[in-house]
Amino acid sequence: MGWTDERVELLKKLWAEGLSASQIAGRLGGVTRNAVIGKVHRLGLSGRATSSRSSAPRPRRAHAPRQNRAPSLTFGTRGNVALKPSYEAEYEPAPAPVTELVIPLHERATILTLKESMCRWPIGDPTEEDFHFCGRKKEGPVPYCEHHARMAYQPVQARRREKRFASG
DNA sequence: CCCTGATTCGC
DNA sequence: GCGAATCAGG
Repeated sequence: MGWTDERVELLKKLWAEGLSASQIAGRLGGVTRNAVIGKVHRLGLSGRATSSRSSAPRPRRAHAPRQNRAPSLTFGTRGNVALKPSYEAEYEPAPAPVTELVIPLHERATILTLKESMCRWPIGDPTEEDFHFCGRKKEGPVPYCEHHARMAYQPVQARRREKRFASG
């Protein structure tokens, strides 16, 4: 996948908006953050971040691979499966809260930018363009941030109250 | 450890 | 020109 005019324009735009190289790589797809950074430099767009990097003049190292790498990735884009909260026996589903949070544009996580450490609570309609994941930091085995974990794993007791009835 | 951009250099 | 590997820093 090469750098078409469209791709370069999108790169320029996103870079100007302040997105990180990895974020841009995720949006473009088919490229790594290294590729984005390399392109940015070739385009002469660099010089956005800290400039305190000239402290140590690189001793001219950093080599390139032989020809051995080439991961040769094969993407099988099949369905658009949004992760919905799953529940264990001790829990019952929360009333499917659509979303009460607005994630800043530059923090939104797509399927491409989602990391293992990021909250994968789906936000929006998967068929829509602006569909994204929460993306905030999560902890432990729970796939959500603290906030969304509370929504996903609502204690049974808390929900049972409404089902109670007088029968004896 | 997570991330960021910067740089070199085989291809 | 491209970008993985590597480096240097937060």
